[in-house]
Amino acid sequence: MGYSIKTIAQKSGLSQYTLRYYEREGVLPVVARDVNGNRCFDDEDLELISLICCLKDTGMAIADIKQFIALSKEGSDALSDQCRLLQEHKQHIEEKIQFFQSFAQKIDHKIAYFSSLANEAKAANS
Amino acid sequence: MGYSIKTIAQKSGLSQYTLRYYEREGVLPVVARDVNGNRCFDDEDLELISLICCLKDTGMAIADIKQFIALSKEGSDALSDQCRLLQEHKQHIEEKIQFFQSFAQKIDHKIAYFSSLANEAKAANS
DNA sequence: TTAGACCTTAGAGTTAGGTGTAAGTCAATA
DNA sequence: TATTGACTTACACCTAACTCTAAGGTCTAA
Repeated sequence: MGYSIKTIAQKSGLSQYTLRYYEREGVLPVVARDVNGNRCFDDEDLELISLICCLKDTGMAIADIKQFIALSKEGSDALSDQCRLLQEHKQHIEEKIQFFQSFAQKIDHKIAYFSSLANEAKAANS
Repeated sequence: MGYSIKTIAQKSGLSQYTLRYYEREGVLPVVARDVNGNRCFDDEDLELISLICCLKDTGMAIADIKQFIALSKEGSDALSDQCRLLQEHKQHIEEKIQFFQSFAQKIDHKIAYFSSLANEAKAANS
């Protein structure tokens, strides 16, 4: 009979607050309700939430995710737009990976430099 | 005779507001002043700012950068601590790279899936 | 039949990280 | 000498992304 918000919070790693906030903001499409008005998530929702987390954690702003999700409501006409957005975002991720790799190197150099200073200081003290 | 805040803003890509904010917050060590009380940056400052940007852009929080910078004031005793912090942060960066790579893949799968849906829709329309 | 666990909404509060404004100092220039 | 432009401080304001609170509804087990 679908998942409660508590279950989805556990499965997704998002808090219940965040899930409600996402629905309110249109980051999540409106979630189905049971007879008591309680949210009733299904596996498709869970899959979508996983994609949303993936986009968010790779640096996509909430507002942009919202736009992406809004396209889902327009059906198959919008599929190519959704593809384009994903492709653009993938480009960003790849740039970030490059960037992070070069920064990891830079930090490596710093570590080497700091180590040599630390060793000098040790030698001077002995 | 050193660089003005304007020059450093241009060279670093940070705004003057941000540079002042960083100094205020202790993210930057206190900057030297000229006879008029104006900030007077040198190449060492510029080098440090570049490291700070690198740490920030790879996801280190301002508060943690501040801690790292504070250790600089303790001289050579703190060098090994600074090394350790950098090493830990490099670890984080490498995890992030992994993470981003796996997410890029996931997004690739999504793109393939959305493309196939888009093609189906096109075929159905023709 | 009441206690406890779960859910709901509306709306306020928080945090990080800036960004902008106001009022003033100083030095060079028309 | 008056104005222009760059700088200063103190402090207020802003945005994104949550996070919490209050007040209440519903279900289940003792």
